[in-house]
Amino acid sequence: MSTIDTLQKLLFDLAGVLPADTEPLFAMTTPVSLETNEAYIREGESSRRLAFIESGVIRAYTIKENGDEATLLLRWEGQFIASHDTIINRQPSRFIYRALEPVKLLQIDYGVLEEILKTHPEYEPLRNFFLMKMLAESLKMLESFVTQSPEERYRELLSERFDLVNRVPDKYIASMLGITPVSLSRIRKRMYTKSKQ
Amino acid sequence: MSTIDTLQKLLFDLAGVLPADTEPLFAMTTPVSLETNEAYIREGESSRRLAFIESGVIRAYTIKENGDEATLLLRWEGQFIASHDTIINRQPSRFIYRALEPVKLLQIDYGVLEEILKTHPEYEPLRNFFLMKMLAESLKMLESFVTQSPEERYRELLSERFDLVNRVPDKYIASMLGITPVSLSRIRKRMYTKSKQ
DNA sequence: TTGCGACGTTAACAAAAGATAATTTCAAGA
DNA sequence: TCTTGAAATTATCTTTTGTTAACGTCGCAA
Repeated sequence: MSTIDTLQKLLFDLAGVLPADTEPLFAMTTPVSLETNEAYIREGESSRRLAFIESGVIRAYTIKENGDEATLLLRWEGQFIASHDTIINRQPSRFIYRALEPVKLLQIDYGVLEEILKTHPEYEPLRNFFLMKMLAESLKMLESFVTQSPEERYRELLSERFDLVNRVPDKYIASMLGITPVSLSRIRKRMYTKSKQ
Repeated sequence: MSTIDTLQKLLFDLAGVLPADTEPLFAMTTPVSLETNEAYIREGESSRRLAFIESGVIRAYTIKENGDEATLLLRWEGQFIASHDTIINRQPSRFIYRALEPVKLLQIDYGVLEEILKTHPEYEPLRNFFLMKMLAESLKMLESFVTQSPEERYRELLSERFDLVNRVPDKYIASMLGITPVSLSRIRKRMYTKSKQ
């Protein structure tokens, strides 16, 4: 099933919009391809991009004061990704979005989407769905930070997203868990030696 | 300015809806008062509540497997609060929302709001605003967990929300920062002795 | 006034994480 | 095939946090 098919089905399920009636929306979308390690959104960039990932993994990260990188989140095929600083806070992005693998996505400018929604309110549930999804995921991660130790967070990530952990370098996983790569390596060792007993 | 005035102004600023045209919305809202320590939403509850806090502070927390509490977030006057498990995930709430002070809020059932939005799409920007706000805040907290140490998170909280820190018992602040009350006490001591040098 | 209980602080020790550097592993490119 | 460089592991040491328990403080109620 193509990306547009997927999104048309989503729009039908959410709002009963027939695929034939989605032309005004998809006419304004652009397919984008990214190579491995290519930046999708750069620091300081002001474009407001919302995209649906068809394939590949994107990492959103920021540069800390000391120069280190901190990974905020990872997004992969079947998910939406958005330059949240520009869309929500209307400020130049402090985050960099970069492809970890070859990525294909379907993109729309958020400002254009807002214009379309003014004349086509029937698409509104789609925006709502996207915001709810992002919020649910953010809250879930936040919950894991206040309820779990780094080791518990890693174990949960392994059990829920084993495929993802195997596709993404450990150092990015570590930083998303809020720890250093050295610590993650020690956690892995602890887990391995414990399970062997 | 009353709560309804505040929200009417918000709706006008967001969507150009005149205060006189907000009757269908506010007819479905209910003012609620909570005493100190009273639960607003209990664990396992399924009601889908969205509310605007007129005064007071509410704490959202969950009970960990070991029985300890973990505070996810604090909300105070001028903010929206929502039973996110029931609204977003459509599952009984794993979280408890409890007043830390006497609280006054204006409440609406989320299902009722959805019905109103079907016939009054002009209110839609309000839902959108609320979701954006919550998402912005969640992402900001998430960012602090991946970029900052507990001490840095506490310093930032002090500088941005000094009033809040002084209204809320330290143990809840600690748990929101992802650390124990003992650790927060040590951080405070470190900060104090450092600044005296 | 006294006593109780919750809260914050302190102490002592164990466990985990950070910082730094050396070493190993491994895949991509010359 | 060989080389190079990034990633992961390991080691060492320091710092921070967790755990548990004791202690002091303060407000509230008996």
